Amino acid sequence: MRDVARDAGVALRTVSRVVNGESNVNPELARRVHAVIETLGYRPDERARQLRSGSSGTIGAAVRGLGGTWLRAAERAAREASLMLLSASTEDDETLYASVIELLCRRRVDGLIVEPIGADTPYLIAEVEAGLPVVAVDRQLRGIDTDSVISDSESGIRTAFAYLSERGHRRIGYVGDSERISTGRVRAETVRECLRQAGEHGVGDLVWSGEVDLEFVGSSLDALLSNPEPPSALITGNFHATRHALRHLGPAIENIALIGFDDLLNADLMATPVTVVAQDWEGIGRTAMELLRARMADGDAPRVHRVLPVSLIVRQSSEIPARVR
Amino acid sequence: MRDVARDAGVALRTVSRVVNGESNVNPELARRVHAVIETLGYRPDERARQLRSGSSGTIGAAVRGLGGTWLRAAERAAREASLMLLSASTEDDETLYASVIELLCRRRVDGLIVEPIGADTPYLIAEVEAGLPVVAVDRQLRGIDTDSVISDSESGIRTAFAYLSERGHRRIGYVGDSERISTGRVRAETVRECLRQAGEHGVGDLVWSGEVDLEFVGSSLDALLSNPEPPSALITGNFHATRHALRHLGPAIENIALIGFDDLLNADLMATPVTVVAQDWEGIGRTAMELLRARMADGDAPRVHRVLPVSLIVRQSSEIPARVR
DNA sequence: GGACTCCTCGGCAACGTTGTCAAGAGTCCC
DNA sequence: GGGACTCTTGACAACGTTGCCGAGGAGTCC
Repeated sequence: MRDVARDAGVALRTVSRVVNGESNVNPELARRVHAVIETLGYRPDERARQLRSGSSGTIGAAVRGLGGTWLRAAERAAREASLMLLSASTEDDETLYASVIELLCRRRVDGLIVEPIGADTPYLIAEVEAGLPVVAVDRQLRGIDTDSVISDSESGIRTAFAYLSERGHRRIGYVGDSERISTGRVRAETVRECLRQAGEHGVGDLVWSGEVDLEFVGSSLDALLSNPEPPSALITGNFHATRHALRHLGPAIENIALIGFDDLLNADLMATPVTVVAQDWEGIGRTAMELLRARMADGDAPRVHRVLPVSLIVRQSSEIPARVR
Repeated sequence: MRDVARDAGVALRTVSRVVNGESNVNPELARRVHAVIETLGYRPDERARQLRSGSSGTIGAAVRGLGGTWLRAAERAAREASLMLLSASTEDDETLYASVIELLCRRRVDGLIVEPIGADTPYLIAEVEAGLPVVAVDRQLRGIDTDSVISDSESGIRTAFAYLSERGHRRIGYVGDSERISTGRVRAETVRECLRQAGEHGVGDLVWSGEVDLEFVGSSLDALLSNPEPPSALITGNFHATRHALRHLGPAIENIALIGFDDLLNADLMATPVTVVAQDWEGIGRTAMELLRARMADGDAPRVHRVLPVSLIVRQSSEIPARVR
């Protein structure tokens, strides 16, 4: 910048003005400065600019895994607001989660979108209380009330349950996320409630929640199927559970109706196309940015908890009839 | 920081030393400073630190779409090297591509991983010549020779072709990416070469390359199948082409052997599990970071072009026998 | 012609750090 | 006892920008 100023025969401050396209600059001068910039290949240093002017024009995203479905939409929304999205993945690891958040704060992001994992985060809570705009996505943040965007798990589960009930299924099993996590809790609890409302007995034996991996899903399914009154239908609480269930069941999938929570990639091309409760990931990402910008604009506005509708995509796996016993 | 220094009764420089864990500080003093930091909730400003000390500890990634498969591995590798990965998606849009790269440069990333789209990028070329470490991923950068990591398209295609040939297929069709793109060019060209080597005629009618969307793939397939001597086997040049082919063919997939380039998510659960040439995305991401770090360490080292092996994952779609005509 | 306003431009300081250097205290050895 | 060395600490400047203010010139109005 100094070189540009020297070569163009103007003051630093003028170069700054030209670079930022401020209006009150002699066009002739501006032209000259631009020419020198071109020649010298000068590029403004974003860090210095931020340091001086206060805001960073960056928002941070602590996501569970890069390549998350809503991240793309959030990035697009950020771009439209001339913000840059700095994303870092927490890989569902508590230590990493904490360090990622601290790193983002050190970069003085103007706001944070967090996809919480189970852990408590005293540090983040302190930042929120100090005024950092934060939006939680997909799950609630533990220990503090922040703006949030989540899918309507309860109505999703109810819809799936009703769909199966209407087709004669009474014993409906569930395998899903640990109830340590807010969405896992809601989904499992809703299934229990539906079962109880339907007057079903042995509810505890039908609902399995825990760390969703192949082993857990497998053993849960085995337990379900060896039940004296085994379920004729199954709801899986997230897409991992759906995948694992499909894998574990194999051809036996023909004997049980299945509805998965969250859509699967290429679900339509599958051997048994899976009926799912689809979440509006695009909307979630967009809404997250929207809430964040609102919070950035007004830190004292009342907290907003946005619950986005989900939709049932009927394919084939839900069409297995209830066995008459 | 000033407040911390005041409250702890030390100089700014000492706070800095404590924060950075420099060794030659009186432990008693350090303890005091840490206590004040805790109380005041002080967090160092990364931007100022970078500004002062020169390097940014950040590497930029211009990816075609966020959620890319190699990005995760690259991020992990970056983290292990105490670097932060700042990724921005170009959405395959030339304007966006240019602006993303400029934005990353303005943030003074220490290096750049680029997943090139077709466009020329004079600006990026200038940066590279000025010494910015850059690694191209998945495709070569046009107009300049940079380090790169790509899959071994040629051997992947040859393997697929040989696999089909051995099973009696002679007329083998191909649908894939535009030959404007380096990988698209190599894949299409290799198929042509294989066909010619096999003494096949009408090669031009068997190989279709262009902008891969449902329409292009559909019309290419229609053309292939209405050929007087239609192919009994098909190779698709990327995963979009595979998806679209599956969708377009529907049940007709039973009449043609298929091998796709690049694996599909949930491919194993599909109606006709697809045989694919799988790319080592994890390795690509890791290697990209590795090359970048090497380049960052020594800007004058000779250019490295890493070609990673691919592997054939045989599932079912390739097992359709050649029709005897 | 003087007072006023408007516009353009430049100088200076500051953003929050760390590199550099030097001062002072303590230690060791001759 | 004194010189040389080490160790800890602090003062100052600098990184590359922009906010703020003021100087100077041109234009306008009475």
